[in-house]
Amino acid sequence: MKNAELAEIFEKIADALEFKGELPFKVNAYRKVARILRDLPEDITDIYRRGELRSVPGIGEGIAKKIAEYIETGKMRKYEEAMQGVPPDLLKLMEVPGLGPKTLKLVYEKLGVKTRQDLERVLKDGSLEKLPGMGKKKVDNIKKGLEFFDRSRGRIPLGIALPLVEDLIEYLKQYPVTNISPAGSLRRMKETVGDIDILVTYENGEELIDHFVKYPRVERILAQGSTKGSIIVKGGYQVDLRVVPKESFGAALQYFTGSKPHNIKLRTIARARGWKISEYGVFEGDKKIAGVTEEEVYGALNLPWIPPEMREDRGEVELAQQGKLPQIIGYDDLKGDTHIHTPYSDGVSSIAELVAHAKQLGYEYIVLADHSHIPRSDRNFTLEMLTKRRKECEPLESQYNIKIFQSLEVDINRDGDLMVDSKVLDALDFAIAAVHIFPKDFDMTPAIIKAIRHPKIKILAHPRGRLISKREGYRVDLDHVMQVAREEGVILEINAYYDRLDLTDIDAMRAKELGIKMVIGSDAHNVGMMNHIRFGIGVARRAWLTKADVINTLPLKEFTSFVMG
DNA sequence: GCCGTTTTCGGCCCGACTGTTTTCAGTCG
Repeated sequence: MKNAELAEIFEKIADALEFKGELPFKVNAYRKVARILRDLPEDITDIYRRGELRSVPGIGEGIAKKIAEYIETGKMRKYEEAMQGVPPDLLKLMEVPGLGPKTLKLVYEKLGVKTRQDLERVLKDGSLEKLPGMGKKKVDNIKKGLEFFDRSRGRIPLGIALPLVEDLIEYLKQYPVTNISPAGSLRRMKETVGDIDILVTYENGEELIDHFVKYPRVERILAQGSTKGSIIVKGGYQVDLRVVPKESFGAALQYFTGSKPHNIKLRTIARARGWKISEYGVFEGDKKIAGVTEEEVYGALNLPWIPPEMREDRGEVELAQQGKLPQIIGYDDLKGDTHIHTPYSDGVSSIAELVAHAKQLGYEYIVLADHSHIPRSDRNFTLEMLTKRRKECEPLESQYNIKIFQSLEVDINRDGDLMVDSKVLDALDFAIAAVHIFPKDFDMTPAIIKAIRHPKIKILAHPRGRLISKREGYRVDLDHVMQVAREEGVILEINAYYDRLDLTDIDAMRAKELGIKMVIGSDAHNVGMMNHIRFGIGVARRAWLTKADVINTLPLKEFTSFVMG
């Protein structure tokens, strides 16, 4: 899979060309193709072999040739050419807020700045300030940008950002606000978000923003006006509140939700009709023709409302134009949770608590998926434990009228062996396989394939093994795994724990394309974590999955025959 | 470099803010 590799190369070409002052439209074309490659669910090499590169929108004659060259030779002349005369360390500095390509070029040409250290020197000794077009404030701004760049490189995990926003919205609702909603990548349920945007309508903006900056978890106030407030809350996360008029709330919400490429696509459509879209509305000349609601904005372009999770310009606008937008899975569509830990391994909530909460969530069934080897111990899950766990479940099943499946999350070792006693395995309703321990730089593909060929394995949990904040996954050829999963009828999990979210949205899109079924499991280790399931549903919605793609939307009877049939 | 109810050339998303300017460039979201 060369998609990410190629995306990286085109991104760097774009940076280098921008630095050199190449035509912005050309730079943009490279950036666009980089994004398209990152989002592409199919292996670009396969598309190339079929001779269909040109059918991918955004790939034209020139870029198709460059991709072909890279696939065939492992090199790209254009890349090497673009990087000529560009100090590589300098390109990294393009991410510093306040420092763009023009300024970088200026300091490079006039002051010979090639590295971060050089930059700090010219900021300090006043030589940058003396250049034409520069001044004290600009220099200060870049200094601050550099600090920010060092300090907060990290993005906020969705699982932190969403509860924070919900708490803030509750807090703001102490005033009689209307139309309050999160926006930005948070509303699109991206796995991490940069900063947090909230939009609201309220007649007295000043009053509400004054209340906003007094939020108990505020660490620092960045800005406080009558239409916008900006705070840093504990943990270092930035939250912006925008007070927008009722008559343009829809346009503002659409605008601030993005994504940027999605919005550009909409504006291009509007432009073709001689109209214009901004955060204030859809305009025909000076006449506003839409803006109160998002439905109105999309409707003005003859489009149905598009769910925020789909707004990434991955073809959703075109589908909407054809009236073929899929009916994606909803947040209330799951009938059960397929991945729950109990005190029999490393869970902390009792089975009774878990079941009671499952019932509250409206589930018809849950799957107990304790570890086959109890983490941080030398104990294995034994037949006696399984018998005891099952006995504990029986009265709860009838009391709550819920089915509890007896399963385990069985470890796959590096040789592809299932790390569980075969008598235990035989006694399970069905088994879930997963990798938890893996040697560094070791290709786990053969091991995983061997494991999922075992007839008792119905689900492969968190197939990449990544932890968003801590580590990359193990080395694996997921495409190969997916082919075998399809052959064997093995279900792939979308693990909803916010530091995993594994499969990713792109992976899930790919799996769907191959006709592979998926489940969404919370991986809960306590009752509260069962609510993480919505992050997994967010991934599924970003992957355009429908109920038919996700097995635990099925009622108990159909689910049972799927996993035990 | 891409692309076409502006179709093979001539366009390419929009508005705000900031700081440096004397009419605007650079950066950001």
